[in-house]
Amino acid sequence: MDDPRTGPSPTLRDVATEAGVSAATASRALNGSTRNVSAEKVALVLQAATKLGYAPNLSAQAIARGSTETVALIVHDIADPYFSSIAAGAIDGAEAAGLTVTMAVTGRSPERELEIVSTLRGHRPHAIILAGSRVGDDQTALADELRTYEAAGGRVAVVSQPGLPYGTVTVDNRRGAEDLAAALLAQGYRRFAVLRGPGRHRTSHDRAEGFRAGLARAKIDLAPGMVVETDFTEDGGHAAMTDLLGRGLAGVELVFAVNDVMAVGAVRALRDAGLVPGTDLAVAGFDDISAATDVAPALTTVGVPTHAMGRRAIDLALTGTDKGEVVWLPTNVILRDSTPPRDTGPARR
Amino acid sequence: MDDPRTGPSPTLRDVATEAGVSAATASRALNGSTRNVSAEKVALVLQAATKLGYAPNLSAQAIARGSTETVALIVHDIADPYFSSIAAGAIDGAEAAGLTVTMAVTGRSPERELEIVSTLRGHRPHAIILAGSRVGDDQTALADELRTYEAAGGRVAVVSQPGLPYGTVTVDNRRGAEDLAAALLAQGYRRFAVLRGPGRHRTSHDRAEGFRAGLARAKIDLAPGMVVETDFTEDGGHAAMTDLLGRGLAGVELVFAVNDVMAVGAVRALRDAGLVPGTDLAVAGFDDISAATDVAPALTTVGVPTHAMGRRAIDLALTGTDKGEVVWLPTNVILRDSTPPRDTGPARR
DNA sequence: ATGAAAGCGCTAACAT
DNA sequence: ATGTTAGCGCTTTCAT
Repeated sequence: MDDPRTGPSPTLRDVATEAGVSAATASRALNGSTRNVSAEKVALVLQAATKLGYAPNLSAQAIARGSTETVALIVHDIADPYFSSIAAGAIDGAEAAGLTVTMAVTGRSPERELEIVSTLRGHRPHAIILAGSRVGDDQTALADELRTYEAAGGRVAVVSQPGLPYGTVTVDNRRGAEDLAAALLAQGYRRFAVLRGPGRHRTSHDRAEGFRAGLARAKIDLAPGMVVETDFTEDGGHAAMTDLLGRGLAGVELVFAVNDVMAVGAVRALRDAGLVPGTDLAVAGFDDISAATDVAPALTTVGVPTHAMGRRAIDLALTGTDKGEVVWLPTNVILRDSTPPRDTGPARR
Repeated sequence: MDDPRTGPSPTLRDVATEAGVSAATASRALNGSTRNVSAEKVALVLQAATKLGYAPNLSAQAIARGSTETVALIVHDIADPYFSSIAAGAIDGAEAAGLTVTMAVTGRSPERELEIVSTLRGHRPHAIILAGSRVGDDQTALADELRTYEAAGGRVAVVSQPGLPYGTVTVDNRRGAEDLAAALLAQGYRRFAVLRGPGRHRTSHDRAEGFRAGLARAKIDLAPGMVVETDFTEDGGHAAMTDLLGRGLAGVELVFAVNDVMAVGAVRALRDAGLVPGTDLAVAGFDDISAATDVAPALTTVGVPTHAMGRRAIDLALTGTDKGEVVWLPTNVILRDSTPPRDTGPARR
């Protein structure tokens, strides 16, 4: 009937009383400064703490110390594998630094994002990590909010969203697409089409242009009608591919979709049209989501180190010195069965 | 040179001073009790707050009020689509209730889980949500930790982990597999094999046994060698399927893998063996992960409402009265091309 | 080495 | 309607 593990959370004072010492000593025993407290009392305090099931009130610590042990992570959609992988990396990094992660999702709404930054700021986190690529609209309100956070000593890092004046971890989409183009040329492909996303989307733009640039090096260019703008989704890829097929391929051998989900949609469209993906028409994507290896044929794509991006963002925020530092993480071309080597006989010069 | 948005975070006192009122009035103006403060001063305070970029120190609020506005979410692996979807649901639910989510991942380590619960307890969250199915080992330490948390007024809810004495949201794996079996029987299938996970894993067990029970209703049983135990992963599915093929199918028409990733592995194994999945051998899975529709042929499976599970867990924790209440969310059988209807001629009785 | 006391930013009686 | 005052749980001088 005197179970210590009952009632409201035990406080430091409870522990101190239980151990027969002052709160100050208890605090010292539990924290770093074990130095100035006798081994005997340390043992007593520790024992009392476990007996009572004591867990320090982090809010109280935060306010007394003037700093917290948390980092805030903001993503657009945690169910999206791209973001969940970034989140996993960020959480790893945070835990390695002994920090707890608080998280919020924007649902891709800029207003919501702003609101969230404001709320999160109230937690006084060590750092705020913003993950997600903006659609390119006005961000002054967000920038303001972040500025006052930073002015108060907060650290900010951004993942894949160059444009904000903070440490940024990103991937060279342009270069990745260029590399992909080169690899595909080496496989023997010469005639291409591109499925890209809505005009304003920066990532889409960079990838499409990078691909074009890669081809240009081999003096190959994209026929005007062969760049189709569509939704950044699987259905978008399906629709665009269907459209392309309807208009006639005109000799196109390979379709590059600016992301894997669109590519998967394109593959489905091919199959729906009675064609064999890979054989009748090659397909390549970008991102290397896990579905890329699940589809048949497995999808040639460009790997993006999402986990590493999350982790680096934490590092950048925590240790970063250079405000506007941009870390470019390398992508890697992954050739799979959706773009088999093409026999270009000696006839082709 | 006197930019207010500079230096350390402005405090309530700063706002009060700026507005020419007392801290108490500022507090009242900013919070609910707008009633007892003149509209005039409210305006003044609000104005001062925005001018200074004030964001209340949530830690201080928490300690003064004796309660926080956060809920803690613990998942095994946020990069796993199953958990990220649950997390998305939980975050939705939390935000609807005006709560911030703190998150930590266990990496499937029971020790880590324990450690995390202990740390998180320090945040004094409204509720702790535990997501993930235990492998069935000793959980007394965890139970202890949770008990003291609950004794202090914390709420606990568990997702898909029946066995802990807290509100639990789960899915009837047994029933889902039974339904699947019935649906497949209706499609005309009669001879089955099962790919299941390691023995102790409860989910795996329930699904395998449910499937067996479903077949038993039609007086069909699983040949002894036709239940293969393997890893709960894609490679596990691949290996088990390959093994099965090596030993001879003995007329088996359909393979049920207890989760989709294993099923995807099985599909790959079939293709590697030169067989056509769906046509030469039907395959069904469980979970309805997004990859299920990406593979070819699209995978017949049992849908699990992960998002809803996360959301319900929050509701349960926040409003739940009944300690040990268990919410069973319905699964749904989804027939796709990997299990085409089978023509069982009239010859078959 | 240890305790007493002040203070972190805020809220909530308690006055007025 | 508003200001004063006393905490909330903890850390950290400052004494001893």
